[in-house]
Amino acid sequence: MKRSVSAAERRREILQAAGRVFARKGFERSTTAEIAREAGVAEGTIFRHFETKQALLIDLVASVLTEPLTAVWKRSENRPVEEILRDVLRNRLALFRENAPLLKIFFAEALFREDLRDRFIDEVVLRAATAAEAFFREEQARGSLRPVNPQIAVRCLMGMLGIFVVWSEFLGGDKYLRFDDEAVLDTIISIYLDGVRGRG
Amino acid sequence: MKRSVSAAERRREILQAAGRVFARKGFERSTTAEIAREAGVAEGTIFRHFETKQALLIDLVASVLTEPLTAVWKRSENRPVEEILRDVLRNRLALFRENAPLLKIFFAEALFREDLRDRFIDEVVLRAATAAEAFFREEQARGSLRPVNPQIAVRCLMGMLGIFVVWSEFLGGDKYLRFDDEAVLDTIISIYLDGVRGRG
Amino acid sequence: MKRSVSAAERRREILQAAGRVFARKGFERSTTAEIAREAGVAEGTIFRHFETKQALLIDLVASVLTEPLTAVWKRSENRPVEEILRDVLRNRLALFRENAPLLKIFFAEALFREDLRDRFIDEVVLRAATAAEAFFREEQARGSLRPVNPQIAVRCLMGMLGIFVVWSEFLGGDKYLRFDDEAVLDTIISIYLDGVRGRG
Amino acid sequence: MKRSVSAAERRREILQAAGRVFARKGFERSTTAEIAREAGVAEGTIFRHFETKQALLIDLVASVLTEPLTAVWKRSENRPVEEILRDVLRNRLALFRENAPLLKIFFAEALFREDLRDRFIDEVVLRAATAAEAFFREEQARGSLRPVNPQIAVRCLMGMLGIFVVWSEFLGGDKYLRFDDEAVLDTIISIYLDGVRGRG
DNA sequence: AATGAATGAGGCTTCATTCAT
DNA sequence: TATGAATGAAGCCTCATTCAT
Repeated sequence: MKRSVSAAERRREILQAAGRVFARKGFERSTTAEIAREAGVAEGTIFRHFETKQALLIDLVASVLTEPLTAVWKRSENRPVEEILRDVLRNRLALFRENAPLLKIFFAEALFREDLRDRFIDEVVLRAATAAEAFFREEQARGSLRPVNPQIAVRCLMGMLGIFVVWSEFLGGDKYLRFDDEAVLDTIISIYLDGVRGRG
Repeated sequence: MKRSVSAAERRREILQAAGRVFARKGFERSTTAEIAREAGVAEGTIFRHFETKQALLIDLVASVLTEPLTAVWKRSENRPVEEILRDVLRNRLALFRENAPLLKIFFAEALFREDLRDRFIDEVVLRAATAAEAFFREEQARGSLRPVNPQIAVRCLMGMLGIFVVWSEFLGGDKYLRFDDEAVLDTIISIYLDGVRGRG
Repeated sequence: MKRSVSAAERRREILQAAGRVFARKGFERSTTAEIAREAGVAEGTIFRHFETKQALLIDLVASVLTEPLTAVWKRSENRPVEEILRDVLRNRLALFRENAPLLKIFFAEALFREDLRDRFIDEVVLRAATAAEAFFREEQARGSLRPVNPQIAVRCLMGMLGIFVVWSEFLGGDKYLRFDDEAVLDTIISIYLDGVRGRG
Repeated sequence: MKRSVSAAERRREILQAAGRVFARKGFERSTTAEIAREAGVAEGTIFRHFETKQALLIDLVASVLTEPLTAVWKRSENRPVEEILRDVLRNRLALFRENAPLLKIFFAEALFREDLRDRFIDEVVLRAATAAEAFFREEQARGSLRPVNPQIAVRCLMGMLGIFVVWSEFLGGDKYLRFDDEAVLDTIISIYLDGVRGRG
């Protein structure tokens, strides 16, 4: 019998183990037996801390949502847009990478479950997009950004960053081609601000 | 008993039914009973046409791969880069939308299955990226595109387009916010070529 | 569609195919699909000629029973017991070998099915034993055989011969050790009549 | 829910139940549902103790093979061959009867499965025959047994004993004709050593 | 609170049999 | 009469959940 620790501690251990297993296999293919093994507890113990296997998923999803996914888009002290953008993107990228396993689980399940889909859109996508859009509009008013549709423009930026996260964190693409984060950030910012058009 | 049709016809019916169910529920949560119901055949009938439930998935994946996912990037008759880009993107977007249910299934399974992950990367991502990269390099040589890293730049463009497909086709985001395809294309092209920077 | 032949002919073909498959795999593990393939007909055709798969088994069993399993034990013209025995055994051995596949099926199923067990005992074992016992008693009366229990003595002889049939025909033992029929017959007769005791 | 006992205990219960069902119906016709019923456990419980239904069979077969099927053929203190033979046969007969249900299962499956056939021949037939042959040769050298082919002679003896085991244990023949074991042994020994030939 | 054996509903798959062609 | 696609009952096995210890 495993050494008694606080219930909250044990709960956290199980939840993290579930997260690791779900991230490896997906929710349906993960068995409570494997989660128990990964957590180093008996199968029954899981159910002392969580009502159902579903509850593990929901709790994991909730733990993504405690993260400050809303970036701090603010123009402090008249810094150039480029610097602000770089700070935010670097920060977002780090945050995504840290939470990649959980985000992957959330995203993967959101593809097929209405309830999670709604939460994902509301609490991940829209939350992040709305703050960015507000910033974008302000900057447009100020003339530092062109008057393109802010909702679309913000999503374009999210897509540019997102694809690299999906590639390396969700699809394990590093095995094929590994990108350097700083180079990626530089390029994204450069393209996003100035485009790829040459003088040709 | 359902009227006998050609084996190929029945096979196609079952495969399409499976595609619909998988797209709705994901592979694991779909039962062969439901696929049979959707196809209007007895459960056993599925197995006269497909060895296993897995085989349905693999066949569906294969049917994605018969699509010409590699875009035709070519500079015919000195058309401006903007027009070429618009043609390709419009064409890609249409293709993705048509094949969205299958792509979603493929992508969702690729998140957790090594074999499908490899195929997805090889046969969807890299196939599409490689052609675009070649075009990008040529245009750079010609001076019509700036000398940014082509692999990153191409992925940025894929991310910009991809996020809208994921939003509307994978996550059902239209319910929340519907984007007009042409507006999206215009904005993407405008940003990608010239950036969002104003004169502020 | 297979060339039309007489129904009786087609029936015979199917029955023989079933016999071959049953002998290879046993009744339960044989599928009507494989029998059809072996017979070169469509699966449905089997059921035009036989009500059920069981009927194939029953018919095969019946075909064993049309064989003259009862040996002709008769003392013609005062031939020595040794010669009679040799004739009968050689004849039995040949008969068993010819009908080995069917006997194997019959025997194997008799191990687990009451109905076939009864028929096997009645129509194979007892039929063969009874004739032999009668002969044995006659010879005992005549003094050419010792007064041992005829039922047991006859079964001893059956066991001696039977074990070699089981070895080579039922268990494929020839792969390990192949016995020459005439040597076996010589030895059986020699032992059965005179025993193995030396003068040591 | 059935009271929890040690895993080994429950395993044994299930294995024995499986043995009873297999002996009654044969392997293929036995269902895991019936085995569970016979063992008084839920069907799923079987699979906590055995990987597959096949594993039950293999384990049962293995349990036959732990038995000392090789008889101890030894000439202790110049006892007459007759006594040695009687000891061995009586002992073998008892052993076969005790293990008859398992032997029947093993034998029945060996008729149709190459893997079991090989094990049956190697580990039951040859193991028993080889020891007997060695003894036979020694006695021949000593002059107490005649110079007949020992491999054939030993199988003759096995057949004589075997047919009575098959009759009563495999085919339920006692219902028709019941033999007294001692009478059978006496007769077998008498015939095997001295033959049935009278002075007629 | 922890354990892990037991449960049984439900999934995938097989295959004898039916029946429209 | 022959075909072979379709059927669906039934079998094996999985696994989330329960509960006696």
